[in-house]
Amino acid sequence: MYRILRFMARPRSEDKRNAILAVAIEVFAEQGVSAPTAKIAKLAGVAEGTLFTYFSTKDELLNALYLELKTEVREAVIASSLKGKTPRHILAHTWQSYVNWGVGNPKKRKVVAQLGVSGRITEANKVKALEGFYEVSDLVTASTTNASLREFTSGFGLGIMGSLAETTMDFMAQFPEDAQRYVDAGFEAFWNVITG
Amino acid sequence: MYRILRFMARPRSEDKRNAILAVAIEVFAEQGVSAPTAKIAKLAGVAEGTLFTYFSTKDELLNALYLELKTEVREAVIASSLKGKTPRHILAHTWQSYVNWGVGNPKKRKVVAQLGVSGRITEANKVKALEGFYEVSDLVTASTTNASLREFTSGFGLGIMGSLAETTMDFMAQFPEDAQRYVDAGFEAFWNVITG
Amino acid sequence: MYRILRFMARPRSEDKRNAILAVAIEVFAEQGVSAPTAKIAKLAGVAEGTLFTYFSTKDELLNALYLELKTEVREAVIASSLKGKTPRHILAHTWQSYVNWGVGNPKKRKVVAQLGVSGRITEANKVKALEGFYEVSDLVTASTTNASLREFTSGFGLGIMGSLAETTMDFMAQFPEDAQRYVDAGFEAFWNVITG
Amino acid sequence: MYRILRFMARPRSEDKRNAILAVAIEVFAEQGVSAPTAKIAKLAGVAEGTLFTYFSTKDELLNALYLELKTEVREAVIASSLKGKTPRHILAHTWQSYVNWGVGNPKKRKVVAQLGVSGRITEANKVKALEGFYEVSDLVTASTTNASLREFTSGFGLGIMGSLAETTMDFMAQFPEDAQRYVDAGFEAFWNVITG
DNA sequence: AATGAATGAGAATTCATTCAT
DNA sequence: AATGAATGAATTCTCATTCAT
Repeated sequence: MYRILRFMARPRSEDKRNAILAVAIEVFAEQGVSAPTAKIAKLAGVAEGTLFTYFSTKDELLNALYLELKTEVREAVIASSLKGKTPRHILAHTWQSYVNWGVGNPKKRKVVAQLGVSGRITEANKVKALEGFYEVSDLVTASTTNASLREFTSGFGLGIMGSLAETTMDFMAQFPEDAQRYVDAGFEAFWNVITG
Repeated sequence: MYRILRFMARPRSEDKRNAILAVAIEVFAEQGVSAPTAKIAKLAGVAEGTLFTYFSTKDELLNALYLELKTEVREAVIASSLKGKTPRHILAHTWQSYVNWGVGNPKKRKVVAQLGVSGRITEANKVKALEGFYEVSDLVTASTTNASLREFTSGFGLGIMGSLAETTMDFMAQFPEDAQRYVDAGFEAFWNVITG
Repeated sequence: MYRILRFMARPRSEDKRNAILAVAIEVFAEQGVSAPTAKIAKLAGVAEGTLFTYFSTKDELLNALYLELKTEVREAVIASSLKGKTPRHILAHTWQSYVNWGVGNPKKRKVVAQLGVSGRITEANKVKALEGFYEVSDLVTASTTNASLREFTSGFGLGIMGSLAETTMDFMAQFPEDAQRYVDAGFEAFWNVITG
Repeated sequence: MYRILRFMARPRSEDKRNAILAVAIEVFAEQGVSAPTAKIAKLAGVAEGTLFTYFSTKDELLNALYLELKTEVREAVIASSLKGKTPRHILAHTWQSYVNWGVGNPKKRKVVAQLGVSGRITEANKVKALEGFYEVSDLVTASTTNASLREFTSGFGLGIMGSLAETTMDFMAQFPEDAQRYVDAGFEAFWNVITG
């Protein structure tokens, strides 16, 4: 093992990879995904070429960033164990976590949205990102008592939850003083949809 | 009048302007708003430079297209006079018109969405576009019986309507055989939100 | 017709195209075909982008240059009508013209050779270039009395002629004071090959 | 001797050097001499940087490869002792060996040719490479009975031999079924040149 | 000596916009 | 107004070479 280590060049730095991703969020939030890789590299403190040792193309960077952010959302949302609570309780908590993440990370939220419509995220990655939310989806399905909604594919309920949450966040950002009231009203709206 | 025309420079052709806008929709739908103006000009049958006599910059084209499309939506939605009908009836009709327009014009829908997040539409234009939907907004406000929702700015209800409609259209496009059922279920969901 | 001309932008300039090709010869002769297009554009007195309105890719420039030079050789070699002369006389004249062109245009000769082995000239263009020399090929075939050689594809004789001429030119360039003696000795050598 | 080894830095490995050269032939044959050193290193099983401990620059690798290949040709050609044979016999054998090597090692042949016109081989190395063929050159000179040719520098005969052999190999590669007939016809052509 | 990450000067395009015709 | 050639800054990616490990 000594011999193995002896000839190892410096390893790829997780720090640099993270710095690039972090800077990419800032830059894309400001300029859109068409922002130049050179700018990202520079602000991340690495050479232009170095960016490409971590992400071999710009599209790869975009896709990695997308997954990273979707994973972060997932973790923010799924994190806490709520065993024993009612479905409504759990969903309310999920909702709260989600919009909290969104209003607390406006740049990240903006960038995920931009990436999603950029046409540069692979279908495989979009599916992969969705997979992280199966638990939430199941919970929505289980909580849906509305007869009409129950007939549809389970994705519909999750889609509705997502779009209502986005709208909620838009208004929270616009009227920060009423943020918590929007959170609650938004969740009630969603709950009315699936149980009304 | 004859004299006036004689000494006027060749007037700009409304046809060319429209051709450019129409082609822009096709091209942006396929390649995103970063598609080159040269391609649009070519497919519209005008010279590269001519495009810039109708829209002095690309951003101006983008903004004009945004307004054009928002106006088209508005007209599709507001069009028919429904005097004497109940608010629910009118809103249901508005909903139906809106999603019909969306699934019937997928490219236009895609392009409006892209323009909306492109960061190249002026705030003024976004506001202007929203103004076209005051009537709908008022109707939503008037129909909102949900106590919690009534406390918020009227835009919230309209926003919820819009985002639910978008989600509905996404699923209609994905499962065309169930399209009408999604329309109805979507509207019920929305109605539940504002009245539930 | 007046109306047609009225709106024509400035036409592509044959001069610019030629300037680019002429400069390309200089630059490629000095630095090889890997020389940057930017350098060619600059020395040709046009913007970097302009080069690409005349040749849409570097490979297209390379191929156009190859054909241009092969055509020039062909014209130098075929030019004069020698009706009524003996085949040997005509071939001797062709030989003389060819090596004259080569030693008189060392850069062009160098560049054709580089292009030929660059791997960037299409097979179609190589064939096209060869077609210009059918007359010479026929003459070689007609003059070949050597029984063994007569059995082969006619291209062999032309190939031998070409390679002997190249060798001749190399030595002419190296020993300019003996140039004409090399020309004559080279042709005798070739004549011996096909008639010996 | 034990002590010597103990304090010597790890000696360069002849194996690695050879692996690099062998891979370089494959890669240059396929992609030209502009192929990246990184690719060569990878396929040779060494690190990118290691290549530069064996060849301090890419040009040095190119030059070393050129000499290596020229030496290999020389050995293929000079190898067998043919004491007591006639000059024609020996030259015929040399010719045969040369074209055999060429058609048997098409990639090496291609690479030598590319290196020769790359502009990256030093004049000194070109001369050095030629020196290996003095014996052949002398033999050609000795066999040249053609009065006109005898007046020239001895290199001319060797040059002619080389270029005729190249042309012969081109046609052998193109028409493999007639390979041996091309060999013989090619040699007769050459013999006619120097004795005709 | 061996490794491969890091570097940054290119390289070939691309494209919104200008301008001569 | 109409045309499309001309412009050149900007962009993504490459690669020989260096250097920390």
